Amino acid sequence: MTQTPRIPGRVPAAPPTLADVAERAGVSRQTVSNAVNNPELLRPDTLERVQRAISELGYLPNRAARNLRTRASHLIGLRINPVPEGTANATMDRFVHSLVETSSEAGYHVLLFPGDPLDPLSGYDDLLRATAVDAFVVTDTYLGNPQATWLEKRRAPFVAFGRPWDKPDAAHAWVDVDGAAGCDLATTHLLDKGHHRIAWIGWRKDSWIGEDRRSGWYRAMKSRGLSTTGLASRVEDTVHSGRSASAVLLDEAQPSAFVCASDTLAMGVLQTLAERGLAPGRDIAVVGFDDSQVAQVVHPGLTSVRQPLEQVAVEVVTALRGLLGHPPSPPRQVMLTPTLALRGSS
Amino acid sequence: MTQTPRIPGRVPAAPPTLADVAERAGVSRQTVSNAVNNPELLRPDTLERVQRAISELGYLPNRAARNLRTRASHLIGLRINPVPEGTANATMDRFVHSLVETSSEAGYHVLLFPGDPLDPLSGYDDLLRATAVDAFVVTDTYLGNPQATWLEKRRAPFVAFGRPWDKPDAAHAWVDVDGAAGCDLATTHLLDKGHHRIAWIGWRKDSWIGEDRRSGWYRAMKSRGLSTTGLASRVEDTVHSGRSASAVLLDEAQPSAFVCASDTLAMGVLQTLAERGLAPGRDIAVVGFDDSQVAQVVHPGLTSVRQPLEQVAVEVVTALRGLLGHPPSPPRQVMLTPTLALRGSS
DNA sequence: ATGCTCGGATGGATCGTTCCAACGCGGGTG
DNA sequence: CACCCGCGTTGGAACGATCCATCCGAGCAT
Repeated sequence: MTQTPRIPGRVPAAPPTLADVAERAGVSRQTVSNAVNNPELLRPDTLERVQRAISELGYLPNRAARNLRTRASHLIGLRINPVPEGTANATMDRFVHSLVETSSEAGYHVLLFPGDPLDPLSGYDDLLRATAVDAFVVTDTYLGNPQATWLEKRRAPFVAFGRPWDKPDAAHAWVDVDGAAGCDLATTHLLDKGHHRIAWIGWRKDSWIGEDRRSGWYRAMKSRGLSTTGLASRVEDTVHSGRSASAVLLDEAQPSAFVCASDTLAMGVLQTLAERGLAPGRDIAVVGFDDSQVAQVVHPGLTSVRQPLEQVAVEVVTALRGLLGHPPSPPRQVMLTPTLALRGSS
Repeated sequence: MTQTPRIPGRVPAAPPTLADVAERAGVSRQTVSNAVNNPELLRPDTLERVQRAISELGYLPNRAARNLRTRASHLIGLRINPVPEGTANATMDRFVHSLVETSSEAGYHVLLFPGDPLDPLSGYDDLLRATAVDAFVVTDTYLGNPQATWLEKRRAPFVAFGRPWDKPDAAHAWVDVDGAAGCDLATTHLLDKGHHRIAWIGWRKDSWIGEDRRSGWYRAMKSRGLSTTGLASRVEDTVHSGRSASAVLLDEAQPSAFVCASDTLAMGVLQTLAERGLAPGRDIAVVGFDDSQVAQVVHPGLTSVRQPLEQVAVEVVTALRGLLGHPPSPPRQVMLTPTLALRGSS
């Protein structure tokens, strides 16, 4: 009498349960469960019989029941924040794609939830208390990250994409891309092309990421013994800012190349060049950051530092598996190096 | 003895259950459940007592248990497909943001799963059989949609973003944006600006969406009694195609404006103009489609047809609530009208 | 023949919630 | 006064899976 009577033609047809499979295979429920989760415990002939019943019925374990019993949802929570209009950056969207792909290979699905931009913690708490997700991937660590501290205190498993800028020795798991190395790479590329006066256009000083990227430009210049005086500018991340900053720099410092903290700023530089009849790549070289779609389609192509987001996703998922494993492994901290997507602008 | 002994200091702390709340409030479990789901059934004083206990303990119903009992997950499955590099389109990513936002207001979360581009059905079946999601949002209907037919046969609730091109009278729920109206809008805008020879660059004839958008351009031209002969071109959706198509059209048909089926193609047009020293907006007008980030940051700004994705998300969620309601309401079919984001190129 | 071991299979309990039938109780009716 | 009604509340069962202790039987040593 474990089998509920099914009204014929009931819609949608209720999926088969463990008990259905067990009855068909002539074994107990537990044996079916073992066939699914610990096949090595069964005798080969029993296993085969059960597996045939499973595939004949098209059985798949009910997620809710399994989640309830095992206290795991196999879901990873990811908070997505509104994208500002007018910037070129779609890093997060690209990352989401990679993360979905990678985590699905590890048996996890990605659950998206919206966040109130004013409250960095909103959303996390509810999902945690409802045990709706096993872990989080935290992405917005650029302004300090109360989330990380808070999640650590709640002992909730999470991996951050982005290092803990405000406390570099924090013990939680994180994966990040070395922005300084990226800008070093970009600058060195330009130096190798024969440029000596390479300008920097970056973000305001209170941006950790911005300062990190800037340091890469700085150290590449210094490693060749070149002066950086008057060659740097720090502005808002808008096309307009990039445009006016580059105009000023061209007038006052005569650079032959620009390295920018973002493709958005680089687009501003391209506008200034167009205005002055200068050809990007031939007269003046420009390098952006993030390898956005804009960099790919603009003429003549914008050379740009590309974050290895597929790798980031892989590392994030590896870290998650570690945290959720039995026993959990210690938090991993991984730093990846970006590459340079070469195009016509350099 | 319903209360499991909790090892003190156990990590992470197990969240409180219904039974915990019931004990604290001095009522039965069912009463707490009612307080959460049907507050109107309780006497006001009981309700208040229970609610206080709930907030003191920070109780939230366990998702897995609730899902198991109610046979609903409050999750919406969305399959995401790989984005081709080198195109400007991020419509889907923008839509995902809106969908997450809107569905969360309706009490739903979005579950992302990857799809094998070669198999339009992969992924759906597993989630369905595991009762992991309540419904799907299907987005890739541009090449016919076996998913829709298949899901209908499985009697799985779903809403399509994109009309059923291959069978226009299909009965399932869908929401779409009127691409023809968008291109009509764009073309009429150019006509009102005094243009008479307006060229079309679109996709190959086997794209339903492409033909739909083209028809908008065509009907706007015809409504003013203008000839379209020699003014249309159908190519691949790449910058390069847009560039060469526009070059040919300029040489052979002398248009004063271009309407394109995508921002990617429009970028190609802008390249041709730049090559020939023609100023977009002043010498030749260009309009794209999708209001991508590229349109927003390129100089001097690309006028583009903008899909009301926030509205699409709202309609999709409304349709879903209808399908999942008790009793379910009939499938809604909604057509929305895009707007025109005016910028310097026109 | 008896006892012991051990791989393989089993039934019952359990996770935390909601559905269901029933129950106590105060008030109105015959 | 017995009866019934309906509101508010209750305990037990159920959802479908996994964990746990137990059991059965074949193989081997005593």
